[in-house]
Amino acid sequence: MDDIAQVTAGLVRLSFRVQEIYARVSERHDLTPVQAKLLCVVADGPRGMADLANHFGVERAALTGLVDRVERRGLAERTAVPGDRRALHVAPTEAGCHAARAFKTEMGEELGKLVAGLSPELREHLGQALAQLVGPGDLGTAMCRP
Amino acid sequence: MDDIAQVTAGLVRLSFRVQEIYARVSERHDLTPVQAKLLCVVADGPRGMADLANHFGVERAALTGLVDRVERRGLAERTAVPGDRRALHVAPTEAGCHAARAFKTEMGEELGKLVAGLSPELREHLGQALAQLVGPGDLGTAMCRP
DNA sequence: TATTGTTATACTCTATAACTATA
DNA sequence: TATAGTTATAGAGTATAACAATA
Repeated sequence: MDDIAQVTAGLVRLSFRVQEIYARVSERHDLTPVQAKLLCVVADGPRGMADLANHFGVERAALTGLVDRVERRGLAERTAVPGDRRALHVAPTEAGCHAARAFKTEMGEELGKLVAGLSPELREHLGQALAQLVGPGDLGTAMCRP
Repeated sequence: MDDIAQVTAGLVRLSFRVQEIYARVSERHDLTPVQAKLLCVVADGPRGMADLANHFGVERAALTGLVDRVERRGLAERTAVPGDRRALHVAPTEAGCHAARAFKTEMGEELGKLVAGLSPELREHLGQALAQLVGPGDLGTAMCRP
């Protein structure tokens, strides 16, 4: 097996592993992965429905249901937008902010554990490779990308 | 932002990116991501329902529905197991084998493109880091892990 | 009694199409 | 007319619980 084949296989494995962690941490906070992503986004500032749908790459109708469910669970709420009576903003409640914060913290811890076994040099190299592959950015924003 | 935070953020980004590719390639072959995973597994040899459910980490009842759908689409079929009249094996049809092969090939190509921009040294380092993080293994088996 | 697989039911997530209200 | 959001409907994927047949 050549060099590239080995790397690509590792990428797929790693991706599944990270998604497993994401799902497990979400569940531990009584959230679905999608709800966790949504809360992480709106915790950084209220957003409109169309804006959010675009951000997540889903239809507006799908977002209506998503927001319905987090709202029913008391984690977010729709608020009016001054100056445009059609529009709504989605903002986290106090509980939603808390959940988003806890989720992000725990994701950082779990991923930290994952890379803790790497030598400092290898971790440094990994960081360089990742920066080239997917660009820079902090964990907070990474967590809520599509 | 420290070293580890940067790496963990990159891991999350990368994970989402790979999942996007997985979903896009699946769709291009008229499969859902889960169906693609299932076909990749059974293409390596027929497996029992309970075995598959365990492999994917889902309940047996969920697997019944999954297999119903791929069977309805003519991509796999349930076959009797000689020696145990309770058991069933899931085996790919000719069309299912073809879909699995095409899916794996295209995933390899897409992921190859993703890492093509890295310098040989960095790719080598990335390979080492991935091997330590998630172990070795070829793309075929990586593709159908949980 | 334990295991294999299914059925019934319910929930989340998603898409498409048709709709309302506002700009 | 175009945009923001919703409703209605359908389908995939999942879980739990109860069930059948076989070991």
